[in-house]
Amino acid sequence: MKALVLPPFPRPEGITTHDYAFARLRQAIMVGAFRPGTSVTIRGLAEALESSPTPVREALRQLTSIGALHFLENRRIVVPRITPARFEELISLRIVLESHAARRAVAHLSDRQIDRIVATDEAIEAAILAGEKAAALIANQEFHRQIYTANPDQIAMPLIESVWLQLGPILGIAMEHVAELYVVDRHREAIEALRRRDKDAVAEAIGADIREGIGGFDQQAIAKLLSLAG
Amino acid sequence: MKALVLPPFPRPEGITTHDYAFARLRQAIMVGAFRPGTSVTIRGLAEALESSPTPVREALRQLTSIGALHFLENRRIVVPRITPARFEELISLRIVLESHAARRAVAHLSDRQIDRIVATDEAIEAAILAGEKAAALIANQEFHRQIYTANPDQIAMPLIESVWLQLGPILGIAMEHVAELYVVDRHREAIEALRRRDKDAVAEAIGADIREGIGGFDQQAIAKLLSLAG
DNA sequence: TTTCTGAAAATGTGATCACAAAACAAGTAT
DNA sequence: ATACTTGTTTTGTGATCACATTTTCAGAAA
Repeated sequence: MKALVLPPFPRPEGITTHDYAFARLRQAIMVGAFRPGTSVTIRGLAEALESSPTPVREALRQLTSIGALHFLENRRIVVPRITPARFEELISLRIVLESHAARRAVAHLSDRQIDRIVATDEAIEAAILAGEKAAALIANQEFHRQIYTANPDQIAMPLIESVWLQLGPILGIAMEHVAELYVVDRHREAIEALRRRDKDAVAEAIGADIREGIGGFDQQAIAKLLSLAG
Repeated sequence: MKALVLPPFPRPEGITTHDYAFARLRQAIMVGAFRPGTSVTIRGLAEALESSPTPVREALRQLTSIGALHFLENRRIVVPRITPARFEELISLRIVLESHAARRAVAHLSDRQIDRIVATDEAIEAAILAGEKAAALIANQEFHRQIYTANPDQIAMPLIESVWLQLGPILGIAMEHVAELYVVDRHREAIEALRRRDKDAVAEAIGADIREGIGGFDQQAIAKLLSLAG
């Protein structure tokens, strides 16, 4: 049995073992550290996280209920495989959910918050130019999150993150096989629409950003990526 | 400590204790058996379900990750309270998600499946006329589920059910304080649109159904219901 | 009556263990 | 070579227990 390698993740104090395991596994899946079809074991992860089966099993159960993992009938735990149809379904869900969340966040965004969003966008471009794909990916998620969570009563964020998690494994493959990331400048468009407090334009820009970003992979490209993943 | 009463739920054979606990608690929350603000304990539920803390805790963790329960900082487990703003947010999410899911299901529905959906709609009306509110509620959920899950690659259903779960507690209150349910006949409209395979009309009918059904409660009505809930 | 204090009870957490089912490996038969 | 069988190992499951934190509540003090 090969030793499991997880992306590092500092453990905050006062956090329970379960919460730590959940956060770390979730982060790993979100940035594509696991390949589709990979199977994980409770004891294996418990060892990798230097804890025991109980809290790990709880974390895995939570991850399955948000679609990040699948419990098979055999009781095996696997990273879900992605078909081209499922991929298209996930992208269309992202567009619908995130356009909606963005539209409803506009009225709550202060100028100061928009400044912070601009800073995050600059961090994305810096990471891309530096070739740091994982960092760019995380910063990009942060860009979207900052917009949507401006709405204090917002409910959609956990659902959106569920979709992100389900796209995570294919993201990992894409990152390995794409020579370099390119800047999709719909972010600038979204930011300007935010400054104008133009809800429709914000929603449209976010939708286009998704469509032209990860959503821009066509069926062929996805099929190719998936075949590479075995 | 008062004994916990859960709606009955036959236990299928071969199911794990954890799965049974999860399904039963989820069902209870979905049909409004728990009031907002109610707190539950692991040991209490374990006793009610005649099992031990381990599988119950796993079930509770899963329910929290789909928004059906909240782990407070005190580590107390409670049924989330609902504010009018949160309620409105949930309804708008239902509309967006379910219109989308319905639209994308249309192309996959066979005439036979539509017949079954019609039968479910008739069961709803029968339950309403018989005054069986809980049964009407479950049949109504089944009506929606049958439509959305016709799409074999569909991803949205778990997200939609998460929203349903978050609306569950207020549903329970509403059911107690509403003299009788009335038939919102957008279902007929939806069914006819399904027969015509008219995607836009289906999406519109589903959206209107939600808006005029539970979504029809205005802020005042919600505030009143919530005040009744303490 | 109200507020404070401290002991007792309740509760979440996580490690451990026994058990059953599944997966695996190796050897045998066809 | 392939298919089958059997014994071993791995793995998920769930009950139990010890521990730390929180809650509860009775009794004392103001």
